[in-house]
Amino acid sequence: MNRKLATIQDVARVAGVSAATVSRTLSNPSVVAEPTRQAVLTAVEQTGYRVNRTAAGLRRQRTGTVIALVPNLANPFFSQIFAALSATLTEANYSLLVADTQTGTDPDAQLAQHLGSGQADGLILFDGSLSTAPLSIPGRPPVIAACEWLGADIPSVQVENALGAALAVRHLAGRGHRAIGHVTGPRGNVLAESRLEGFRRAMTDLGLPLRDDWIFEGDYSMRSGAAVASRILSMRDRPSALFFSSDEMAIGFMGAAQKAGMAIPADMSVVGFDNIEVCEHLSPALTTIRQQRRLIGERAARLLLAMIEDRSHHGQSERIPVELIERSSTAPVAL
Amino acid sequence: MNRKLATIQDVARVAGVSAATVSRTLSNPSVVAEPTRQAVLTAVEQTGYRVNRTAAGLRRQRTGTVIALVPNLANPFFSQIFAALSATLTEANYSLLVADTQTGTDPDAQLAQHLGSGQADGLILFDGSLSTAPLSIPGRPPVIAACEWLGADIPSVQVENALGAALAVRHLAGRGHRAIGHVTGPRGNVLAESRLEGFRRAMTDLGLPLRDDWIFEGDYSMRSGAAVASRILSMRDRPSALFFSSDEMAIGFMGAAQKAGMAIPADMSVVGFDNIEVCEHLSPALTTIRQQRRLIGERAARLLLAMIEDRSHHGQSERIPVELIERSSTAPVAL
DNA sequence: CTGAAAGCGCTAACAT
DNA sequence: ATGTTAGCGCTTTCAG
Repeated sequence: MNRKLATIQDVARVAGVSAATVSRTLSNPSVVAEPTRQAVLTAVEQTGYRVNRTAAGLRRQRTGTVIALVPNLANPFFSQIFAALSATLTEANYSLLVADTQTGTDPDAQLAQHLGSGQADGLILFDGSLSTAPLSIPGRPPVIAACEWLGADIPSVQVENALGAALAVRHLAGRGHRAIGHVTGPRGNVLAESRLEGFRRAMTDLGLPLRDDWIFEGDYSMRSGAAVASRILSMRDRPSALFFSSDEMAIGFMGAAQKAGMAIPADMSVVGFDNIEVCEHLSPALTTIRQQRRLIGERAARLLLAMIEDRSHHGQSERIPVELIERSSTAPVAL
Repeated sequence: MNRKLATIQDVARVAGVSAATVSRTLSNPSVVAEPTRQAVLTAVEQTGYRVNRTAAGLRRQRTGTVIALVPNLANPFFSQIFAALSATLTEANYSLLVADTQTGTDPDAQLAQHLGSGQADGLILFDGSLSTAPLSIPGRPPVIAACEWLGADIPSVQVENALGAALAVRHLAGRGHRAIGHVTGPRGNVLAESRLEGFRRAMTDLGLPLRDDWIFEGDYSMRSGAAVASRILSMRDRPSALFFSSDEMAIGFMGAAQKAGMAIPADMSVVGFDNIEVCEHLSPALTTIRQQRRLIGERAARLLLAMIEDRSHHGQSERIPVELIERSSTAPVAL
């Protein structure tokens, strides 16, 4: 094995052509004569040459890399999204760089850093709480949001969160529930706000009572769902059904509630949000709102790639549909 | 906002110094005079300049990037690992590129591509099934394994899988179980083999019967765990406890078994492996072997960074300890 | 169809 | 302490 990586010059020497011809053979084969092409390909094989992406990137002023900026890499919610992103990007010969806004210093500074360092050809933001500072800057890589986003100023791929909440409410109402509570995500989180808003609106539209003491704040974690269980258990006047802004919270609630002797769905109907894999394997299996995470990843990748291709900061925003998956954690209201 | 990204030349012009001085101010401030330093910093501020990593990388012959190559990005198992990797790498000013060996063409070709394209300063392999082709090539970036690895030829961070299996067996044996079954991961998977081997050895050491018909093959998924449930339910002569090679399979099993009327742990004690977050929120909460995924990520990052720093292909391999977390899915054997 | 030459933006010798 | 210079490896005009 060679000590050093072969350069395009090495290949050129071996093939008896110029570096330019090697480059052309590799990136635009149709313009080189067949015999030359063969000679080059042989030389490439022989030297084990691979294009140095850094050098090519510098010259071309593009990196072949896309950054996904998420609020918390440890959140398994992103696994499937990454898988779809990676698959779609790889297809187009792009690489996926991941970064966590919680890591390091100021999230906004980090964003600026990524935007300005020429490290990527485009950015996908999964963190709705990032600055509203100008993201669409001429000469900088294009940015899209793959989450609820306050300003409608950048292209985005968004899930129908409010609709999902409405589906949950209608499902419960359809089974006779009128006393429906809601467990939100962290205050200020755009996702949480959308779902809460959807919940409120659906309740109002159906003429159901909207009680503030039946709206609990969580933080999407299982632990916070479990915490809601103890609060609920200590209430005299409880709702007969709960809609959670995430499956994790619903799971935490069910675990704690069952441990305390509450029967689900007999004593309490429960609906989650996301349809994470474990939902269908729980006892009882969790009724939830499915959002297609793979689709989010794929669409986000395609949208961004199109923008990169067009050297544009504008693109066609999309909405990802949701649907209710009925399982055994919801039942008709007991009378 | 500027149309173009400011270059080091722009900053130099504004500050009235040379590009070299700007570079020094940013990477080695101690060698520039205070007034100059201030002038440069002001100019940087004013122009919004950020070092172009591609150009710097080309010159320095390092990219400031590390690749994590995993068998399946969609597997949430990697979430926490990525989080720890990212945190540790960010601290050292490195970025994390993720790639999926299942994506695209031949996994081995992909590996070769990443090794040869100068795209990263180092690689972390999470896929034990990759080629045994030479990975340690002078002049190429260093590679480490963060999984069970057949050849002992590259540095690695490995979990004490066999020991974990032994802990599970001893826990069950300690509660009187003699009829203990095991559900493996996919055949050929090094992780699965290690745990199976650990299980076998522990059973033998304790003088417990090792029955082939009590060893089931799964694929780590919840679904495959559920499939084992139906097989078990149809058996006349069942084990009284099952050790699963992953929490997912244990969860799938419990869901399906409970649905079919089997009581856990009364009719069957269950032990998983991993300690994924949901374990503690299940009904019953799952006894499992904890492996510290954050630690895997952190150690792997540190090991690789040290090797990059030293320009070495050798490093101190490490083993990540495991421990048993006792919850409610295991009980003394019924007589 | 192919080669020569310029230069992407930066850093690190080498001078001064 | 600072400036000058020479590339890192590649792609892409521009000539021929």
